[in-house]
Amino acid sequence: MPKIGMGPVRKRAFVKAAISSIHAKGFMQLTMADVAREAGVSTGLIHHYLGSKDQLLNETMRYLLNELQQILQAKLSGATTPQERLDAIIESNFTKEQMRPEVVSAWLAFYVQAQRSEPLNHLLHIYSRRLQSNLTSAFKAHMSPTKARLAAESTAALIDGFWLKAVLVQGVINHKHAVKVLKKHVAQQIQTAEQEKASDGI
Amino acid sequence: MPKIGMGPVRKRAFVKAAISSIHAKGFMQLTMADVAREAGVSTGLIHHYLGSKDQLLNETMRYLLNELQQILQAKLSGATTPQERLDAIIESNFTKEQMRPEVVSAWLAFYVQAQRSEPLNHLLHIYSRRLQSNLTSAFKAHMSPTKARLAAESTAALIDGFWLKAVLVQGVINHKHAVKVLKKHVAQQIQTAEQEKASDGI
Amino acid sequence: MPKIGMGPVRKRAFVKAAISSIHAKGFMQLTMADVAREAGVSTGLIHHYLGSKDQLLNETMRYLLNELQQILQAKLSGATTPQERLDAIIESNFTKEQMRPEVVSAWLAFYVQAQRSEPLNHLLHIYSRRLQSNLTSAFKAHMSPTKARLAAESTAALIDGFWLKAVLVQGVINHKHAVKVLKKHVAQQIQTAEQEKASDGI
Amino acid sequence: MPKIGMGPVRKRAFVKAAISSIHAKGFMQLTMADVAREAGVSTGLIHHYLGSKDQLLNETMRYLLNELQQILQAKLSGATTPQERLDAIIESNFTKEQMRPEVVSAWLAFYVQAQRSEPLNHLLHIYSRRLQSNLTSAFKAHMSPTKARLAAESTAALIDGFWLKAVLVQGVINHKHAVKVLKKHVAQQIQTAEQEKASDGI
DNA sequence: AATGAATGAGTTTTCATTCAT
DNA sequence: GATGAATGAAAACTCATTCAT
Repeated sequence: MPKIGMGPVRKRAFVKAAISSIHAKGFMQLTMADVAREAGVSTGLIHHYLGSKDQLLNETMRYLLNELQQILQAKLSGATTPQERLDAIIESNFTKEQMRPEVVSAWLAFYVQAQRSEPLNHLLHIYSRRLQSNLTSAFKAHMSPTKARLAAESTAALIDGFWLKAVLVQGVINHKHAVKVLKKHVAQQIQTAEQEKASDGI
Repeated sequence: MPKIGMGPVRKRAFVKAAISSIHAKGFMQLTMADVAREAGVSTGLIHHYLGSKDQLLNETMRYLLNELQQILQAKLSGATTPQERLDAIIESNFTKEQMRPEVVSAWLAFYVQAQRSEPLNHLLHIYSRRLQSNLTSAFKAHMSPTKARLAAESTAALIDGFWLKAVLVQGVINHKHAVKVLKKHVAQQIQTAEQEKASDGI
Repeated sequence: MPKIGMGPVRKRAFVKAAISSIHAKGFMQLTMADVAREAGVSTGLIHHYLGSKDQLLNETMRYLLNELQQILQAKLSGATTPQERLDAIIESNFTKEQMRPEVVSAWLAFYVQAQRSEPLNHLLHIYSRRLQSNLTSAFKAHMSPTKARLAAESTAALIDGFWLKAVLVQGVINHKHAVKVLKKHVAQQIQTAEQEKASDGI
Repeated sequence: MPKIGMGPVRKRAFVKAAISSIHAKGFMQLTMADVAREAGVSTGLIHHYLGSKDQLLNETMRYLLNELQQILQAKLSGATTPQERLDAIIESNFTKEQMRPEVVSAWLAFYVQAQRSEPLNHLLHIYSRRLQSNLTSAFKAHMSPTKARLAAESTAALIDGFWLKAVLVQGVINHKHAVKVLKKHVAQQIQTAEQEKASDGI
């Protein structure tokens, strides 16, 4: 009997090899041979399991989104107050894993690729909307729905902005600093909202 | 070998064709033949003027950065107060020209490519540092240098974040809204700083 | 290495799967994986029994020729007069089995392949000579050896020609019609020969 | 200025190289590299002009059918009586060019391939119907439409049958002999029909 | 200057065959 | 005997780049 259920194990390995290779060689320069070498298998095997380069890339993005989602869920499950939920969301976007240069490179590559692939684009939209809705619902504990939406929007943009800077400076960025600034931004949003509420109340 | 004579006009045309083609076909899928077709010339001619695909891509990024720089200079030249300077910086990042889907696609492509190309990376760094320094110096009129640096940092990140969202939703974004939120963020930074100053002063 | 034991049953199944697959996917596009899938076994097993793709194809042709031969023998065994022998030969080439689209496709494929394979080519020659000799000996009852050879030749060509038309129109052909026309041709050959014999005799 | 209108010239050359290569290596074993080598160009060039292997094969068949058609037209243009027309049709199928082993191999290959390609299949049908209709109309000068149709059918089948034998024995066949037998068949059809007409008339 | 024909290296993909289990 | 995972050689196809005209 041959080894059973190799499919998922292999796929996972190839996706990880793809992420490493994207970072090592660049997305545009990436070849199936690179991924195969990184995974320590023949080129044929990747096609055997994934079918094509496009498929491999799709799986890789799916993996990245999924991983981020799981980190978020793990952090959220331990949060009870809205404030803790906001912190959890911020932190999950700047974990050590998410800030690994390889992962950052891969994410950026997929932003590019998603523009040309309906399924990838769809996934990114879902993720984006989910982030926005998570943030908004947490902010609502401290301000009106309208303001909460705006606060969520700027917070999401800040997350993306810091992350994009991480791409630019390639790994030199300080996760701790990014998280600190973001938490301060959140606090400021809440504080400002409550000041306005107070002055309205007068 | 190329690059002399009445080249500039041609070069400019090829760069614009490259930007269009990047948007139309995607950066990874871009071929010299695409650019040539878009520009209405033969493939040989682009090589004649630009030398290689890499050179074309370099010129294209240089063009994008230059254009952004010129918009900024134009806006800054009319600004006198620090507040006006901050507004000018924000507005220059969200002009109609900068938000064109083609331009947005091209910028993103270059973020990716810059990771593998020392010259491109260098250009991006210069731009990034210049933005940071422009913002910081304007904020310094309202707060301590340390706080100004932080305010500049978050403002720059917000700019990038909103811009990245524009990539995701491809042109559907509302420049006016982005500008409004950003200006509000700036105002908030200043206001918070002055409140703290006031309370410190007591 | 393969080929011993209870293999024959398996071999037969693989050959039939090959015939089906040739028709379904085309000879050029045929892969071992196709045949394995059609036979409901693993790719390895076919190699185990047949050794190689070439071997499988050889066996398949051998099977086709053998089947045709058996049909002919069965029909001939019931024939006593030369006329009946001629009818038997004709009919055996247009049985329902022989006219099945799968079988027709496979035969044509082997005509092509035989050109490049000495053993296959040899088999086809043997079949061809046997057909010619069967026809000639039957015709000899009605005409001179020389004329019998010519009559046999044109009859054999007609058989092949009708069969080739069956390839072209893929199964839409009317076996009954082909048989009728062929029998009429045979009758015409005999009649013409006897007329000439009669007028010679005068 | 570059050489103009190379397209058609090249295409033609590649088609001829394909025919040679099919004969030399076999249809199934044929690679683009073979054709390129035979044509004395790089593999890329064939793709440049033909797009794909399938396209090359399509063009090749189109070429074969076209060539046969032109031979037929040339022969028919010199024929005035029905008898001459019948001779012309027969001869055009057994010219030296048509009986070249390369051409015969290619024709057979296309019979196979046509089964899987709608456009090729369509072309073969057209050719087949045209042959049938040419024969029928010539026979009509000597017999009833119904009988003419049957005579045409058997004549067409004989043509194909002799041609198929040429495949089998690879070039050893005697065109002259085939033509003689076919002409005799035609004469016999006419003669038989007129005998029957005569005996009906009594 | 300008063309586009031609090249050839490089990439994806396919598939017969082998082999550990 | 049987599987299907794995290989690797070979094939199709792509494309930046060169070059004769």
